[in-house]
Amino acid sequence: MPELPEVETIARGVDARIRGDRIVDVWFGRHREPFKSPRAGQVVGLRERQIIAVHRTGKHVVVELGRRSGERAKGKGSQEDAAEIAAQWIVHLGMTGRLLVTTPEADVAKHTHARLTLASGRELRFVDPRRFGRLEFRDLRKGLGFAGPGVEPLTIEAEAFAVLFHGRKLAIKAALLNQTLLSGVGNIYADESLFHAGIRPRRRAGQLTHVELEKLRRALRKVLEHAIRLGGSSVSDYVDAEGVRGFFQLEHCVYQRTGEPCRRCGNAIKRIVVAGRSTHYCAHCQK
DNA sequence: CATTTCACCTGGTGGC
DNA sequence: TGCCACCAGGTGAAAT
Repeated sequence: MPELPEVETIARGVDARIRGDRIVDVWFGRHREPFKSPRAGQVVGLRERQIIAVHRTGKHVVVELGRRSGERAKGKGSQEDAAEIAAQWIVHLGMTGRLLVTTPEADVAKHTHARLTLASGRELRFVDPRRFGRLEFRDLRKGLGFAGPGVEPLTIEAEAFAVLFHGRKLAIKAALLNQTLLSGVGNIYADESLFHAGIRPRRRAGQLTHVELEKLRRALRKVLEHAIRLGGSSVSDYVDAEGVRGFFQLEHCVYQRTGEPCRRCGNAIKRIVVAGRSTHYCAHCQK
């Protein structure tokens, strides 16, 4: 169920553990759901590749992979470069996906869909009960690297942010959840950032003033950065690569606080449905 | 095209 | 304890 801060936490944790390791074997469960690119191509493509780095793009974990032994470097006469990225494994965690680095003896959790055996002897496992997650393999000799569907909310500038919402009639909350506009914002951080910006979730995106949009952009960035520092939120079963829970949920101002007093004014937090999602706000603090 | 709704899944919770 | 309705951090296809 992870959003940007949770995925960032997971990617950092996995990177710290498996960077420089090598994939020696690949196992996938029987479900067909998790494969965004063909399963057989993933099995073959992942094997015998070095893991150069693991990072986050939007809500996706991107595993950067090197050349396979025997594969030639791109371009004639290019120098031998062990860190050249030749392929990517892209993991979307959906609502309940987890990436775990374990020993091979560790109990295999129910709903484990992938197990990558590493040269160090450990395993990278993908576990996802609801099966909304997706796995994709990209060979960069055959196509482009993964860029994410929209713009990164942590780095977008004021003007570009305003342009995203210009002329749009849908609710600002719905616009924040649209991954082709901004990548990485989900239900928690949409609600939290709208609270900190003092904007009601049903306001039409295109009707917000430049001042309001700039407040929103800054609130969003601040909330995401703060959540990353705390290791993300863990409302129910989210656990990062280390098995440690995030602590940002303790600082939620509105998300899943229906009926509880607003931390700023004391009025009860309201719950409505916007874009088919539970939406929480303070009617006094948000206009 | 822009926007809305709903299906896709399993599991946890709370009411009766 | 069981049964049931409802809820959940996300998409992406179909309908409007």
